[in-house]
Amino acid sequence: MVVIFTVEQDGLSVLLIERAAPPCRGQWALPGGLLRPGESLQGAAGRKLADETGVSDVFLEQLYTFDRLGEGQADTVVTYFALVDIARTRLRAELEWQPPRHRVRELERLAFENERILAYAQERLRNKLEYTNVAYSLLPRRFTLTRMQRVYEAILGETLDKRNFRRRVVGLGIVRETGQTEKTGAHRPAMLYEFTSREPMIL
Amino acid sequence: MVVIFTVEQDGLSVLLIERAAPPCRGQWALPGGLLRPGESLQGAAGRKLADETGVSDVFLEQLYTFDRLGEGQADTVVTYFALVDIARTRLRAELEWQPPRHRVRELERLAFENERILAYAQERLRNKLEYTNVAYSLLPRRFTLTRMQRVYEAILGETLDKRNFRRRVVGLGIVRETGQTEKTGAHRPAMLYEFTSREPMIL
DNA sequence: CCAAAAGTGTTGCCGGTACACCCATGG
DNA sequence: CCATGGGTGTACCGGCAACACTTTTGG
Repeated sequence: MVVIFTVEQDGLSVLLIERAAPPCRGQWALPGGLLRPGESLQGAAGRKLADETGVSDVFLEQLYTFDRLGEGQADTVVTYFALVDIARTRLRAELEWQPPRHRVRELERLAFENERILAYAQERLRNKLEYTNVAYSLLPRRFTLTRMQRVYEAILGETLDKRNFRRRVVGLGIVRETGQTEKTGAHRPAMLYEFTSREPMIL
Repeated sequence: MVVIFTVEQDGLSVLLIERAAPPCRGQWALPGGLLRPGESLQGAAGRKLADETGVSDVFLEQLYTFDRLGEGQADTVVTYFALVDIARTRLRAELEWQPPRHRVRELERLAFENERILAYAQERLRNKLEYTNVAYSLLPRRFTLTRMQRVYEAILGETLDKRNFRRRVVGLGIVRETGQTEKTGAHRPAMLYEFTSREPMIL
Protein backbone atom coordinates (compact mmCIF):
# COMPACT_ATOMS: atom_id res chain seq x y z
CA MET A 1 0.00 0.00 0.00
CA VAL A 2 1.28 3.43 -0.87
CA VAL A 3 0.41 6.78 0.67
CA ILE A 4 0.88 9.31 -2.12
CA PHE A 5 0.98 12.89 -0.92
CA THR A 6 0.80 16.01 -3.01
CA VAL A 7 0.44 19.68 -2.18
CA GLU A 8 -2.34 21.40 -4.03
CA GLN A 9 -3.69 24.88 -3.53
CA ASP A 10 -1.86 25.30 -0.26
CA GLY A 11 -3.26 22.10 1.23
CA LEU A 12 -1.92 18.61 1.72
CA SER A 13 -3.73 16.01 -0.35
CA VAL A 14 -3.58 12.26 -0.59
CA LEU A 15 -4.43 10.02 -3.48
CA LEU A 16 -7.29 7.61 -2.83
CA ILE A 17 -9.03 4.88 -4.78
CA GLU A 18 -12.69 4.08 -4.61
CA ARG A 19 -13.02 0.38 -4.04
CA ALA A 20 -14.86 -1.29 -6.89
CA ALA A 21 -15.08 -4.73 -5.31
CA PRO A 22 -16.06 -6.05 -1.88
CA PRO A 23 -15.10 -5.91 0.86
CA CYS A 24 -15.73 -2.26 1.63
CA ARG A 25 -17.03 -1.64 -1.85
CA GLY A 26 -17.64 2.02 -2.56
CA GLN A 27 -15.44 3.25 0.28
CA TRP A 28 -12.22 5.16 -0.20
CA ALA A 29 -8.90 3.44 0.39
CA LEU A 30 -5.20 3.88 -0.21
CA PRO A 31 -3.95 2.30 -3.42
CA GLY A 32 -2.44 -1.13 -2.92
CA GLY A 33 -1.95 -4.48 -4.46
CA LEU A 34 -0.18 -7.77 -4.29
CA LEU A 35 3.49 -8.43 -4.71
CA ARG A 36 4.25 -9.97 -8.08
CA PRO A 37 6.54 -12.96 -8.29
CA GLY A 38 10.18 -11.93 -8.23
CA GLU A 39 9.34 -8.33 -7.35
CA SER A 40 10.98 -6.47 -4.49
CA LEU A 41 8.93 -4.51 -1.97
CA GLN A 42 10.38 -1.20 -3.05
CA GLY A 43 9.85 -2.21 -6.65
CA ALA A 44 6.20 -3.03 -6.10
CA ALA A 45 5.62 0.28 -4.34
CA GLY A 46 7.30 2.11 -7.21
CA ARG A 47 5.19 0.26 -9.74
CA LYS A 48 2.01 1.10 -7.92
CA LEU A 49 3.07 4.71 -7.71
CA ALA A 50 3.83 4.84 -11.43
CA ASP A 51 0.49 3.20 -12.20
CA GLU A 52 -1.41 5.90 -10.38
CA THR A 53 0.60 9.01 -11.16
CA GLY A 54 2.93 8.31 -14.06
CA VAL A 55 5.97 9.48 -12.14
CA SER A 56 8.86 7.42 -10.90
CA ASP A 57 11.78 9.62 -9.87
CA VAL A 58 10.42 10.83 -6.56
CA PHE A 59 10.79 10.34 -2.86
CA LEU A 60 9.50 6.90 -1.90
CA GLU A 61 10.23 5.30 1.44
CA GLN A 62 8.98 2.44 3.52
CA LEU A 63 6.58 3.59 6.20
CA TYR A 64 5.56 0.69 8.44
CA THR A 65 4.26 -2.84 8.30
CA PHE A 66 0.75 -3.18 9.64
CA ASP A 67 -1.27 -6.24 10.37
CA ARG A 68 -4.85 -6.87 11.38
CA LEU A 69 -6.23 -3.86 9.60
CA GLY A 70 -9.99 -4.05 9.68
CA GLU A 71 -11.89 -6.86 11.28
CA GLY A 72 -11.51 -10.13 9.46
CA GLN A 73 -8.27 -9.13 7.74
CA ALA A 74 -5.42 -11.27 9.00
CA ASP A 75 -2.92 -10.26 6.36
CA THR A 76 0.09 -8.10 6.90
CA VAL A 77 0.50 -4.97 4.83
CA VAL A 78 3.81 -3.32 4.04
CA THR A 79 3.20 0.38 3.47
CA TYR A 80 5.26 3.00 1.68
CA PHE A 81 4.83 6.70 1.33
CA ALA A 82 5.65 8.96 -1.58
CA LEU A 83 5.74 12.67 -2.34
CA VAL A 84 4.70 13.88 -5.76
CA ASP A 85 4.63 17.27 -7.41
CA ILE A 86 1.23 17.60 -9.05
CA ALA A 87 2.66 19.40 -12.04
CA ARG A 88 4.76 16.41 -12.93
CA THR A 89 1.94 13.89 -12.79
CA ARG A 90 0.16 15.50 -15.70
CA LEU A 91 3.00 14.70 -18.04
CA ARG A 92 2.12 11.07 -18.34
CA ALA A 93 -1.34 10.78 -16.86
CA GLU A 94 -2.86 13.71 -18.69
CA LEU A 95 -5.05 11.84 -21.12
CA GLU A 96 -5.89 8.94 -18.90
CA TRP A 97 -8.09 8.86 -15.91
CA GLN A 98 -6.80 11.04 -13.11
CA PRO A 99 -7.10 9.39 -9.71
CA PRO A 100 -8.80 11.73 -7.29
CA ARG A 101 -6.86 13.46 -4.57
CA HIS A 102 -8.45 14.43 -1.34
CA ARG A 103 -7.64 17.09 1.16
CA VAL A 104 -6.24 15.38 4.19
CA ARG A 105 -8.00 17.85 6.45
CA GLU A 106 -11.45 16.99 5.17
CA LEU A 107 -11.35 13.21 5.29
CA GLU A 108 -13.94 11.05 6.92
CA ARG A 109 -13.64 7.34 7.47
CA LEU A 110 -11.71 5.17 5.07
CA ALA A 111 -11.79 1.45 4.36
CA PHE A 112 -9.65 -0.94 6.44
CA GLU A 113 -8.62 1.54 9.07
CA ASN A 114 -6.57 3.36 6.48
CA GLU A 115 -6.87 6.45 8.66
CA ARG A 116 -4.27 4.97 10.99
CA ILE A 117 -1.84 4.54 8.12
CA LEU A 118 -2.52 8.01 6.86
CA ALA A 119 -2.06 9.60 10.26
CA TYR A 120 1.21 7.82 10.73
CA ALA A 121 2.40 8.86 7.30
CA GLN A 122 1.53 12.46 8.03
CA GLU A 123 3.48 12.40 11.25
CA ARG A 124 6.53 10.92 9.56
CA LEU A 125 6.31 13.49 6.83
CA ARG A 126 6.15 16.34 9.30
CA ASN A 127 9.17 14.99 11.12
CA LYS A 128 11.24 14.36 8.03
CA LEU A 129 10.51 17.83 6.79
CA GLU A 130 12.44 19.25 9.70
CA TYR A 131 15.76 17.56 9.14
CA THR A 132 15.75 16.44 5.54
CA ASN A 133 15.17 17.82 2.08
CA VAL A 134 12.28 15.50 1.17
CA ALA A 135 10.32 18.47 -0.12
CA TYR A 136 12.35 18.33 -3.33
CA SER A 137 9.78 15.85 -4.53
CA LEU A 138 6.89 18.26 -4.06
CA LEU A 139 8.32 21.14 -6.06
CA PRO A 140 9.51 21.73 -9.61
CA ARG A 141 13.24 21.73 -10.17
CA ARG A 142 13.41 25.52 -9.79
CA PHE A 143 11.11 27.46 -7.54
CA THR A 144 10.80 30.60 -5.48
CA LEU A 145 11.30 30.49 -1.74
CA THR A 146 7.77 31.72 -1.20
CA ARG A 147 6.44 28.76 -3.12
CA MET A 148 8.59 26.42 -1.06
CA GLN A 149 7.36 28.02 2.12
CA ARG A 150 3.76 27.37 1.05
CA VAL A 151 4.60 23.68 0.77
CA TYR A 152 6.10 23.60 4.23
CA GLU A 153 3.15 25.42 5.70
CA ALA A 154 0.69 23.08 4.04
CA ILE A 155 2.40 20.06 5.54
CA LEU A 156 3.04 21.46 8.98
CA GLY A 157 -0.38 23.05 9.19
CA GLU A 158 0.93 26.34 10.53
CA THR A 159 2.28 29.56 9.11
CA LEU A 160 6.00 30.21 9.23
CA ASP A 161 8.03 33.37 9.47
CA LYS A 162 9.37 34.37 6.08
CA ARG A 163 12.80 35.54 7.17
CA ASN A 164 13.45 32.68 9.52
CA PHE A 165 12.39 30.22 6.89
CA ARG A 166 14.73 31.69 4.31
CA ARG A 167 17.65 31.82 6.67
CA ARG A 168 17.19 28.22 7.56
CA VAL A 169 16.86 26.59 4.17
CA VAL A 170 19.55 28.72 2.58
CA GLY A 171 21.87 28.91 5.57
CA LEU A 172 21.83 25.19 6.21
CA GLY A 173 22.45 24.43 2.57
CA ILE A 174 19.18 22.71 1.78
CA VAL A 175 18.66 24.90 -1.26
CA ARG A 176 20.90 27.19 -3.28
CA GLU A 177 20.35 30.15 -5.58
CA THR A 178 20.33 29.40 -9.29
CA GLY A 179 21.08 32.95 -10.36
CA GLN A 180 17.98 32.96 -12.53
CA THR A 181 14.87 34.92 -11.80
CA GLU A 182 11.25 34.55 -12.62
CA LYS A 183 8.76 37.30 -13.26
CA THR A 184 5.32 36.21 -12.19
CA GLY A 185 2.34 38.49 -12.18
CA ALA A 186 2.13 41.80 -10.43
CA HIS A 187 5.37 41.98 -8.51
CA ARG A 188 9.11 42.26 -9.02
CA PRO A 189 11.09 39.27 -10.34
CA ALA A 190 11.89 36.56 -7.84
CA MET A 191 15.06 34.57 -7.41
CA LEU A 192 14.75 30.92 -8.35
CA TYR A 193 16.26 28.30 -6.06
CA GLU A 194 16.98 24.61 -6.36
CA PHE A 195 17.74 21.82 -3.94
CA THR A 196 21.39 21.07 -3.44
CA SER A 197 20.66 17.36 -3.36
CA ARG A 198 17.87 14.95 -4.14
CA GLU A 199 18.94 12.44 -1.55
CA PRO A 200 17.12 12.12 1.76
CA MET A 201 20.04 14.05 3.23
CA ILE A 202 20.24 14.27 6.98
CA LEU A 203 21.53 17.46 8.48
CA MET B 1 13.37 -11.51 13.28
CA VAL B 2 14.32 -9.71 16.45
CA VAL B 3 17.47 -7.76 17.22
CA ILE B 4 17.95 -8.08 20.97
CA PHE B 5 20.42 -5.61 22.42
CA THR B 6 21.93 -5.66 25.86
CA VAL B 7 24.70 -3.66 27.49
CA GLU B 8 27.33 -5.79 29.17
CA GLN B 9 30.64 -4.71 30.62
CA ASP B 10 30.42 -1.30 29.02
CA GLY B 11 29.85 -2.68 25.55
CA LEU B 12 26.82 -3.12 23.35
CA SER B 13 25.97 -6.76 22.69
CA VAL B 14 23.47 -8.51 20.52
CA LEU B 15 21.92 -11.93 20.95
CA LEU B 16 22.69 -14.37 18.15
CA ILE B 17 21.75 -17.94 17.36
CA GLU B 18 23.99 -20.47 15.71
CA ARG B 19 22.08 -21.99 12.84
CA ALA B 20 21.59 -25.71 13.33
CA ALA B 21 20.03 -26.41 9.95
CA PRO B 22 20.84 -25.42 6.38
CA PRO B 23 20.97 -23.01 4.77
CA CYS B 24 23.93 -21.25 6.35
CA ARG B 25 24.35 -24.01 8.88
CA GLY B 26 26.85 -23.16 11.57
CA GLN B 27 26.79 -19.44 10.91
CA TRP B 28 25.49 -16.87 13.35
CA ALA B 29 22.14 -15.23 12.73
CA LEU B 30 19.54 -13.11 14.46
CA PRO B 31 16.77 -15.11 16.11
CA GLY B 32 13.66 -15.40 14.01
CA GLY B 33 10.80 -17.62 13.10
CA LEU B 34 7.49 -17.90 11.36
CA LEU B 35 4.26 -16.20 12.25
CA ARG B 36 1.83 -18.57 13.91
CA PRO B 37 -1.79 -18.64 12.77
CA GLY B 38 -3.78 -15.87 14.40
CA GLU B 39 -0.69 -14.20 15.83
CA SER B 40 0.04 -10.51 15.40
CA LEU B 41 3.43 -9.29 14.28
CA GLN B 42 4.15 -7.56 17.56
CA GLY B 43 2.94 -10.67 19.37
CA ALA B 44 5.25 -12.94 17.45
CA ALA B 45 8.21 -10.68 18.12
CA GLY B 46 7.35 -10.64 21.83
CA ARG B 47 7.07 -14.41 21.89
CA LYS B 48 10.43 -14.84 20.21
CA LEU B 49 11.95 -12.41 22.66
CA ALA B 50 10.48 -14.25 25.63
CA ASP B 51 11.70 -17.56 24.24
CA GLU B 52 15.26 -16.34 24.12
CA THR B 53 15.51 -14.19 27.21
CA GLY B 54 12.57 -14.93 29.49
CA VAL B 55 11.61 -11.26 29.69
CA SER B 56 8.54 -9.64 28.27
CA ASP B 57 8.04 -6.16 29.74
CA VAL B 58 10.68 -4.33 27.76
CA PHE B 59 11.09 -1.95 24.89
CA LEU B 60 10.17 -3.70 21.65
CA GLU B 61 9.53 -1.85 18.42
CA GLN B 62 9.22 -2.60 14.75
CA LEU B 63 12.43 -1.85 12.90
CA TYR B 64 11.98 -2.38 9.18
CA THR B 65 10.70 -4.87 6.65
CA PHE B 66 13.43 -6.34 4.51
CA ASP B 67 13.23 -8.55 1.50
CA ARG B 68 15.73 -10.40 -0.62
CA LEU B 69 18.13 -11.03 2.20
CA GLY B 70 20.79 -13.37 0.98
CA GLU B 71 20.83 -14.82 -2.49
CA GLY B 72 18.05 -17.24 -3.13
CA GLN B 73 15.83 -15.92 -0.37
CA ALA B 74 12.75 -14.29 -1.84
CA ASP B 75 10.82 -13.97 1.39
CA THR B 76 10.11 -10.75 3.18
CA VAL B 77 11.19 -10.39 6.77
CA VAL B 78 9.58 -8.07 9.29
CA THR B 79 12.18 -7.15 11.90
CA TYR B 80 11.81 -5.82 15.42
CA PHE B 81 14.34 -4.63 17.91
CA ALA B 82 14.36 -4.94 21.67
CA LEU B 83 16.40 -3.68 24.62
CA VAL B 84 16.99 -5.97 27.56
CA ASP B 85 18.71 -5.54 30.89
CA ILE B 86 20.98 -8.53 31.33
CA ALA B 87 20.26 -8.76 35.03
CA ARG B 88 16.62 -9.37 34.35
CA THR B 89 17.14 -12.17 31.86
CA ARG B 90 18.63 -14.43 34.51
CA LEU B 91 15.38 -14.54 36.42
CA ARG B 92 13.75 -16.93 34.04
CA ALA B 93 16.52 -18.22 31.87
CA GLU B 94 18.95 -19.04 34.65
CA LEU B 95 18.74 -22.79 34.58
CA GLU B 96 18.17 -23.18 30.93
CA TRP B 97 20.54 -22.64 28.10
CA GLN B 98 21.72 -19.05 27.87
CA PRO B 99 21.81 -17.83 24.30
CA PRO B 100 25.18 -16.29 23.57
CA ARG B 101 25.57 -12.57 23.26
CA HIS B 102 28.19 -11.02 21.09
CA ARG B 103 29.94 -7.71 21.19
CA VAL B 104 28.64 -5.68 18.32
CA ARG B 105 32.08 -4.20 17.76
CA GLU B 106 33.74 -7.55 17.19
CA LEU B 107 31.35 -9.13 14.74
CA GLU B 108 32.35 -10.67 11.46
CA ARG B 109 29.97 -11.82 8.79
CA LEU B 110 26.55 -13.18 9.68
CA ALA B 111 24.11 -15.37 7.82
CA PHE B 112 21.60 -13.83 5.40
CA GLU B 113 23.09 -10.35 5.36
CA ASN B 114 22.03 -9.92 8.94
CA GLU B 115 24.76 -7.30 9.27
CA ARG B 116 22.54 -4.89 7.36
CA ILE B 117 19.73 -5.40 9.81
CA LEU B 118 22.05 -5.05 12.75
CA ALA B 119 23.63 -1.88 11.43
CA TYR B 120 20.23 -0.35 10.85
CA ALA B 121 19.06 -1.33 14.32
CA GLN B 122 22.14 0.25 15.84
CA GLU B 123 21.53 3.48 14.03
CA ARG B 124 17.91 3.63 15.14
CA LEU B 125 18.94 2.90 18.69
CA ARG B 126 21.49 5.70 18.68
CA ASN B 127 18.92 8.10 17.34
CA LYS B 128 16.17 7.12 19.74
CA LEU B 129 18.54 7.46 22.63
CA GLU B 130 18.78 11.17 21.98
CA TYR B 131 15.13 12.07 22.24
CA THR B 132 13.48 9.26 24.13
CA ASN B 133 13.85 7.29 27.32
CA VAL B 134 14.30 3.88 25.69
CA ALA B 135 17.24 3.19 27.98
CA TYR B 136 14.80 2.33 30.75
CA SER B 137 14.84 -1.15 29.33
CA LEU B 138 18.58 -1.54 29.73
CA LEU B 139 18.80 -0.63 33.41
CA PRO B 140 17.36 -1.90 36.67
CA ARG B 141 14.48 0.02 38.12
CA ARG B 142 16.81 2.10 40.27
CA PHE B 143 20.31 3.01 39.25
CA THR B 144 23.02 5.59 39.67
CA LEU B 145 23.57 8.24 37.06
CA THR B 146 27.07 6.99 36.47
CA ARG B 147 25.70 3.59 35.59
CA MET B 148 23.21 5.16 33.24
CA GLN B 149 25.94 7.16 31.62
CA ARG B 150 27.92 3.98 30.97
CA VAL B 151 24.94 2.62 29.07
CA TYR B 152 24.68 5.73 26.93
CA GLU B 153 28.39 5.69 26.23
CA ALA B 154 28.30 2.03 25.25
CA ILE B 155 25.57 2.67 22.72
CA LEU B 156 26.87 5.92 21.30
CA GLY B 157 30.44 4.68 21.23
CA GLU B 158 31.86 7.86 22.71
CA THR B 159 32.51 9.25 26.15
CA LEU B 160 30.19 11.91 27.52
CA ASP B 161 30.71 14.78 29.92
CA LYS B 162 29.44 13.89 33.35
CA ARG B 163 27.93 17.23 34.27
CA ASN B 164 26.28 17.83 30.92
CA PHE B 165 24.85 14.34 30.96
CA ARG B 166 23.36 14.79 34.41
CA ARG B 167 21.90 18.15 33.62
CA ARG B 168 20.25 16.80 30.54
CA VAL B 169 18.62 13.66 31.87
CA VAL B 170 17.50 15.25 35.12
CA GLY B 171 16.69 18.70 33.75
CA LEU B 172 14.60 17.41 30.91
CA GLY B 173 12.71 15.09 33.23
CA ILE B 174 13.86 11.78 31.77
CA VAL B 175 14.80 10.51 35.22
CA ARG B 176 14.05 11.65 38.76
CA GLU B 177 15.69 11.19 42.15
CA THR B 178 14.28 8.45 44.33
CA GLY B 179 15.68 9.84 47.59
CA GLN B 180 17.43 6.56 48.28
CA THR B 181 21.13 6.02 48.08
CA GLU B 182 23.37 3.10 47.42
CA LYS B 183 26.76 2.41 48.95
CA THR B 184 28.89 0.42 46.56
CA GLY B 185 32.53 -0.33 47.14
CA ALA B 186 35.21 2.21 47.84
CA HIS B 187 33.39 5.48 47.43
CA ARG B 188 30.70 7.62 49.03
CA PRO B 189 27.03 6.63 48.68
CA ALA B 190 25.37 7.49 45.39
CA MET B 191 21.88 8.77 44.78
CA LEU B 192 19.58 6.32 43.06
CA TYR B 193 17.42 7.51 40.18
CA GLU B 194 14.52 6.08 38.25
CA PHE B 195 12.86 6.82 34.94
CA THR B 196 9.83 9.05 35.13
CA SER B 197 8.07 6.97 32.49
CA ARG B 198 8.41 3.67 30.72
CA GLU B 199 6.76 4.85 27.56
CA PRO B 200 8.76 5.68 24.48
CA MET B 201 8.23 9.29 25.46
CA ILE B 202 9.21 11.94 22.99
CA LEU B 203 10.61 15.17 24.29
C1' DC C 1 47.33 7.66 52.62
C1' DC C 2 45.73 6.40 48.34
C1' DA C 3 42.58 4.78 44.80
C1' DA C 4 37.87 5.11 43.19
C1' DA C 5 33.76 7.15 42.25
C1' DA C 6 30.23 11.06 43.40
C1' DG C 7 29.07 15.43 43.08
C1' DT C 8 28.94 20.33 41.63
C1' DG C 9 28.83 25.94 38.14
C1' DT C 10 30.18 29.02 34.78
C1' DT C 11 31.01 30.58 30.28
C1' DG C 12 30.65 30.98 25.29
C1' DC C 13 28.40 29.74 21.09
C1' DC C 14 24.80 28.72 18.15
C1' DG C 15 20.23 27.88 16.47
C1' DG C 16 15.46 29.23 16.92
C1' DT C 17 11.99 32.68 17.31
C1' DA C 18 9.73 37.06 17.35
C1' DC C 19 9.08 41.11 15.00
C1' DA C 20 8.12 45.54 10.72
C1' DC C 21 9.31 47.95 6.87
C1' DC C 22 10.63 49.22 1.93
C1' DC C 23 10.70 48.06 -3.10
C1' DA C 24 9.46 46.82 -7.81
C1' DT C 25 5.90 45.67 -10.93
C1' DG C 26 1.41 45.25 -13.45
C1' DG C 27 -3.01 46.63 -13.78
C1' DC D 1 -2.04 54.90 -7.21
C1' DC D 2 -2.69 50.73 -5.26
C1' DA D 3 -2.57 45.84 -4.63
C1' DT D 4 0.58 42.05 -4.78
C1' DG D 5 4.33 39.63 -3.48
C1' DG D 6 9.79 39.90 -2.85
C1' DG D 7 13.23 40.95 -0.05
C1' DT D 8 15.90 42.25 4.18
C1' DG D 9 18.28 42.69 10.01
C1' DT D 10 18.21 42.64 14.98
C1' DA D 11 17.53 41.24 19.71
C1' DC D 12 16.45 37.77 23.13
C1' DC D 13 16.41 33.21 24.84
C1' DG D 14 17.43 28.48 25.72
C1' DG D 15 20.03 24.33 24.82
C1' DC D 16 24.59 22.38 24.21
C1' DA D 17 29.57 21.83 24.83
C1' DA D 18 33.82 22.71 27.17
C1' DC D 19 36.12 22.82 31.27
C1' DA D 20 38.54 21.11 37.04
C1' DC D 21 38.27 20.52 41.64
C1' DT D 22 36.49 18.72 46.24
C1' DT D 23 34.46 14.97 49.04
C1' DT D 24 33.73 10.46 50.96
C1' DT D 25 34.83 5.87 51.67
C1' DG D 26 37.12 1.23 51.75
C1' DG D 27 41.26 -1.05 51.67
